[in-house]
Amino acid sequence: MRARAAALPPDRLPRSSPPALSGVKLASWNVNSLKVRLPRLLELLAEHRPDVVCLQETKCAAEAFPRDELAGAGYGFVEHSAGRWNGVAILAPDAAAIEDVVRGLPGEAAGGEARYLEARVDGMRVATVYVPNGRAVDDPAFDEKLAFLDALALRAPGLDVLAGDLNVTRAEQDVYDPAAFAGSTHVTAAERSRLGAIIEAGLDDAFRALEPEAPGFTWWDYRQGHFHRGLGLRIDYVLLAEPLAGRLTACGIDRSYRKGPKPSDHAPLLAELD
DNA sequence: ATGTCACGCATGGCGTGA
Repeated sequence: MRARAAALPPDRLPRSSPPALSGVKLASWNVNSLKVRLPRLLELLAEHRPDVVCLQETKCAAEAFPRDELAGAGYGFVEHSAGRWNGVAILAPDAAAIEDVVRGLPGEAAGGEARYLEARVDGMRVATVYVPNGRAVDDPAFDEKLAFLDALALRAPGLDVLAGDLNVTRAEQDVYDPAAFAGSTHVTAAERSRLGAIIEAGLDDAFRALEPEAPGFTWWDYRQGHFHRGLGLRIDYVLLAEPLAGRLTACGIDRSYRKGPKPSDHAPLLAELD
C-alpha cells in the first residue's frame, strides 16, 4: 500500500491525517414500537453507524426506554414520549453532543401527544416528527393534522434537519396507485400544499433531490402483502436546509428492514452529507 | 378482500389506532 502511494505524484499522495470535516450520516425511521423493533434497530445501528437517528412511533414510556441496550450499541438518546402512543427520539453516538433539547412543536394543539422533538447535534438543529395520521378527510383529526403541518411550516426556518413521518405524499409519483387513494388522507391538495410550504421555507426533500424518478416508497401496509407487491407510499422524509442540502451525497431507503423478522411497516431512510 | 400489527386491559379476546 505504501509503495503504491509513494509512486503517485506529490499532489496525489494520501493525506497523512484525516480531513478536518468528515461525512455525516443521518437516519430516520418510524419503528412502530421501539420495544418490538429493538433488535432491528440495533441491527441498523451496527450496519449503518448513523451519526444522527430520528425515530418515530416509539410507543414507549420514557422510563421504559432501552437505555442499556442503546448504550451497548454505542448510542445515547433524548426522547419525547407519551406512553403507548406516538413518541419520538433522537439518537447519537455521543449523548453529550445532544444539546438544547425542546420537546413539542410550538403552536401544536396537543403537545402531550409527543409527536415532535428538537435538539442540536454536532452543530445542526435537528427535529424528528410524527405528523398526525388524520384518519379520514371528514374526521376532526384531519383538521388537526393540517393545523400541525401549518405549525411545522412556521418552525421550519429555524431548522437544519427535519426528518420523520410526515404522513403526506408530496406528489402523485409518491403513491403506488393514486386511484386507490381517491378521497383518502395522505394525498389531498390541502396536505400537499402544507408540505410544499415546509419545503418552500427552505428545507430540501433530500431523496427527491437526488432521485427525480424513483418511487422512494417508505411505507407499505402490513396487509395483503403490499410490500412484496410494491404497493407503497413515500411519506417519510429527510428535509435539509442549506448549507447541509448542498453537502448531500446520497439518500436512500433500506428496504431490507421492511423484510425479515418483525419488520416495521416503514423502512428507514438514510442520507449522507460530505 | 377490514386479509396485519401493536397497544393495554374490561388480559387468553377485544376495542382502538394505524
